Amino acid sequence: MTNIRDHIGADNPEDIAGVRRRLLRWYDREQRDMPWRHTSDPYHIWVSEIMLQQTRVEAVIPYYKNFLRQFPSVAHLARASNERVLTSWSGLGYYSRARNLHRAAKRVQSDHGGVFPVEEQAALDLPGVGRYTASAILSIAYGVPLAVLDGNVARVLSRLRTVRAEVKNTAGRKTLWRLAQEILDTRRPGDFNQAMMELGATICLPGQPRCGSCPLRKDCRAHLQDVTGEYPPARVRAREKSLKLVAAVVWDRAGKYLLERRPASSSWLAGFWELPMWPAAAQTSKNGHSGSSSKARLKLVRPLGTIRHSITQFRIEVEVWQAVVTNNKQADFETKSSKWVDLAAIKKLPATTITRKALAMIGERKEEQE
DNA sequence: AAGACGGGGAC
DNA sequence: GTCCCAGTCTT
Repeated sequence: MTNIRDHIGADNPEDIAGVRRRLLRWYDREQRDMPWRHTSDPYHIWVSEIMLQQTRVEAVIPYYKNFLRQFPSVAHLARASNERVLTSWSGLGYYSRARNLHRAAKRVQSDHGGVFPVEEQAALDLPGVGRYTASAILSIAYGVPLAVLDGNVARVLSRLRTVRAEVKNTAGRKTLWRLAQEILDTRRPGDFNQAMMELGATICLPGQPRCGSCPLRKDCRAHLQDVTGEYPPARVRAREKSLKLVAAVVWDRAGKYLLERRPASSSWLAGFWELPMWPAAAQTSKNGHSGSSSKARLKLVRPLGTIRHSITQFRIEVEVWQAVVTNNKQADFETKSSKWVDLAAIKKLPATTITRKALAMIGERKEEQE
């Protein structure tokens, strides 16, 4: 069925009503199935929105399901241990999200009766909830007419109206937020917001937008002018630094591995467990790996392989070595910041991805030898 | 106004 | 290899 009004304003980028109608109609037809689209529970929406920050939908889904199994309500999360919360987040990245979510859950439990607040300012006061997340949760869970602006929406708007502004830039961000709020369909704010993001994630792609399938192709200035490649404007990216580390794998007769705990004060992966590791060369000993005090007490025996891992601005190459305790006293490593752990127990600890990768590699090599 | 913060999937 | 993702917080 074709609505005649859909064609009034075709080639007229100012037809906001038409944009809303076409976008929502497309979304109703084409939206992807996601677990959080089957719920109206504000807590579930909240968890999903925190996990989705800077993280792709496909990566989030298994974590989301597992997290809600372990912490089915705000009350459960509020009384859970910090370690359990971090463990369930382990591998998803941006761990301050988990810490903030946990803190916020305690506050929602104590100050808001266990229900995510409907007031925008109250939501913004919660740790880990910024303007995007507050607007997303309130619009989706409660129908509050607040627009969202994320990377997807910024790209869609930039092209739709050929906005020569970067979302990283303060002025550009302000322009885009205003535009997002102006275009929002206040009758279905949650669906409209998700539709904008869905369009950015599946059609209005960064590299090769699929304009032929876009419900807004007749509304989009960039497409009509054939300049989608120029929007949004590219930004310069900082060069990645390379970092070489040595990791020591020490196991005892019981099959337990020596792990160390990163200091709580560390800006990086604070409190996470990892293999003893240190910079491969003394002159590179900056960059958050403070240098392991166990280095002097371990002796590297034989190389086991190399792990490559990229995080944010670092490209890390880790030489993994089998090592032994030089003084033969395992007990010296039973401290608050180091301990012997078997593989099953490591699964239940917040461990760094580098450590998981290294142990996985060791496991493969051991199997080969058997 | 910048930087920091994880990790992975797509190209 | 590079890009960048349903961003927030700190400096």
